[in-house]
Amino acid sequence: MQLDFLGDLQRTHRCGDLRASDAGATITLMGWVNRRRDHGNLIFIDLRDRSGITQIVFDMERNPEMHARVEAVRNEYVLAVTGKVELRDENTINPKMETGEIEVIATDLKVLNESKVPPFFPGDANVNVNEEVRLKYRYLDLRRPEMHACVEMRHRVTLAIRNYLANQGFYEIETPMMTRSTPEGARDYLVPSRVHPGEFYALPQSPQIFKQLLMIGGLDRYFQIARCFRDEDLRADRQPEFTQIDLELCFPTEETIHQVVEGFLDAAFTAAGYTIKRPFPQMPYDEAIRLYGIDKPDLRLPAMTDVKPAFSAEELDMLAIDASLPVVAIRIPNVGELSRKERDEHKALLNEKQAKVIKFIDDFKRLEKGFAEPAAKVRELCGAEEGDLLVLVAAPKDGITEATPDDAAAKRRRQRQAYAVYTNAGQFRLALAQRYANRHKAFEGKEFKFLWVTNFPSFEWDEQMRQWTFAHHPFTSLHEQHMELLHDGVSALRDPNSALGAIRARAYDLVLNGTELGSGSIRIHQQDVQAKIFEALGMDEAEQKLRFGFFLEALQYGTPPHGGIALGLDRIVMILAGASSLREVIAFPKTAAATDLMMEAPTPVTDAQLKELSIAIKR
RNA sequence: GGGGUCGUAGUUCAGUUGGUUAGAACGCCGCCCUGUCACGGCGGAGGCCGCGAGUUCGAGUCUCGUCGACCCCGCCA
Repeated sequence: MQLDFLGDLQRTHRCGDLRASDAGATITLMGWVNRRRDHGNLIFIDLRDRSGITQIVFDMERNPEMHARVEAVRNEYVLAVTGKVELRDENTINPKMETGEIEVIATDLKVLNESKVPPFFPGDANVNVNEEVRLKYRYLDLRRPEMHACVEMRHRVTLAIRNYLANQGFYEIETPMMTRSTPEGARDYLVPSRVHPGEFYALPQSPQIFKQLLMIGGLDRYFQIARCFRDEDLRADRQPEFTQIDLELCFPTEETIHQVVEGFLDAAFTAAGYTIKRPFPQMPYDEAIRLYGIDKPDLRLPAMTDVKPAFSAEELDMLAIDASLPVVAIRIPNVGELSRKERDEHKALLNEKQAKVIKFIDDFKRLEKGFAEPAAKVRELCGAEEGDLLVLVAAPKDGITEATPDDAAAKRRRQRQAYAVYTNAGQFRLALAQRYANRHKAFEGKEFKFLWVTNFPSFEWDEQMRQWTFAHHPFTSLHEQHMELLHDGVSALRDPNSALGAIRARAYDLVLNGTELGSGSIRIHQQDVQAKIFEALGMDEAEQKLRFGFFLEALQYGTPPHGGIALGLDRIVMILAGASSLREVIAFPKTAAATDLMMEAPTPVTDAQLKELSIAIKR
């Protein structure tokens, strides 16, 4: 169709602006045709922009020329409409629309652009379209008010954080996107260098080393809304590129950093329309494992309880439970009676590995028949109420766990076994919680349970490598009283029961409703300590120099004590939006296979490009 | 790397133990309609059943492979 030019025409209002008080005004709106209702000589157009929708009336009697022009207009055409705001008749007021008390009688119409019939209509109240289609036509998906709301909230949250941190004396500083691999442990995205054939930059997994260097540079307080890249397999809450609120400061204690984070989260949640309680509770890692079987406890449901004291040794023997390991009770409120069939399906919630490590008792009624007294004690210990689901989890007695010498190594081995019981029980707890979510309803609504998890282990056992590795990046401080364990432990790098497992770091995670929002630490600022850590990881001097020489050198020029944290912005916004996937809060997200369905990235490149980069593809 | 769910009209889905010409709703196109706002009425067009093999007289349906989307495990401090 013949299109009109915009010319000098300016809009006077947005489509969601007009109210009864504007009646009589002559206004100009611009936007998309959300929906068209053609009654023959009377045509209604709902015009939509970011702010909302206004009904435009084209009346054959009042303005035949306009009416004729609008007949060819279809959904998603782009219009500029000038007209008069009129109060609607009482019986035509639409209480469902913000602008439902008025309508605009068109006096001039410019068709600024037409539209192909889209694969789905952004104006449909419930767009129930396959995500594949939404991602391919992301620009149409983005026209939906729900998407606008997510994008807007993300903007407001980011802005609030920027303002808060700026007011706290933080500088926003950019760090390079093309850098060298930093030791986060994930796979790097690499960028080939044309001028250095065979060499590659890495995209940052985080700005970790740069922000520490900024502290050495005396910038005192740094933050960045930083894009990070990790080439690992994805999940609903993991994208290959994601955004962190990254910050670092000089001379902090853990408390300083917690306060800054709680402060900007308060600002962010307020900007999104929610209030949160401060200060956030704290829990040492070991306690989190014991009570929740996981390092990111979801506090919306009760903790687990160690109920071994409820049983005598004979009773545990009769139940075929290993008495040397914990017996934990999972309690999920308001689940009510379960059928035999429902209980039978609980087994399927465990994978093969878990089924080997733990056994569970989910028929509490039956337990009460055979073991009335202990069962009553269990109820008491858990604080269980009527209708609560109680499931006991323990290690099966396998006959192998006979009396072992009571030395330190044996003790640590038992600790490792207990850890396995706790963590598998914790996973079972989450699986049950998910399964009965519609009964306990604890996951509905906007309840925000924050938690600082502190004192993380410094080292973790790598089953594949059969040795201890650093649990965080290797710049994390240990607690000073654990430095000696480090000396002892280094010699036992390949012993799963080594003292290294007892060392705790000055590291903390922030958890919200069972989701890890981010983690940080007090860093090592002494060169000799840093070198010792590298050594503990099996790096000799030559390798240290090769990988971190520049950093070890920097540490020798008056490095201040410093520390920081990084929080996942996408995850924060996802939780605020009540979304179940990061893709909902990222304008142009990637699929689970790390592709962009709209841009169709990644793609092969031409042989000429490859040649220039000195790269040959193996086919 | 492994496991699961899914793939049929533009969209969302149905499609019986394998059996004639693959259906519905919404959308689209045409005609009619002056108070709709999920407008309404009448009529119409629209299909490589993801792709490729195989079994069979016959495959949307069964088998194998492959591609893609999503979820989970591993992985991601």
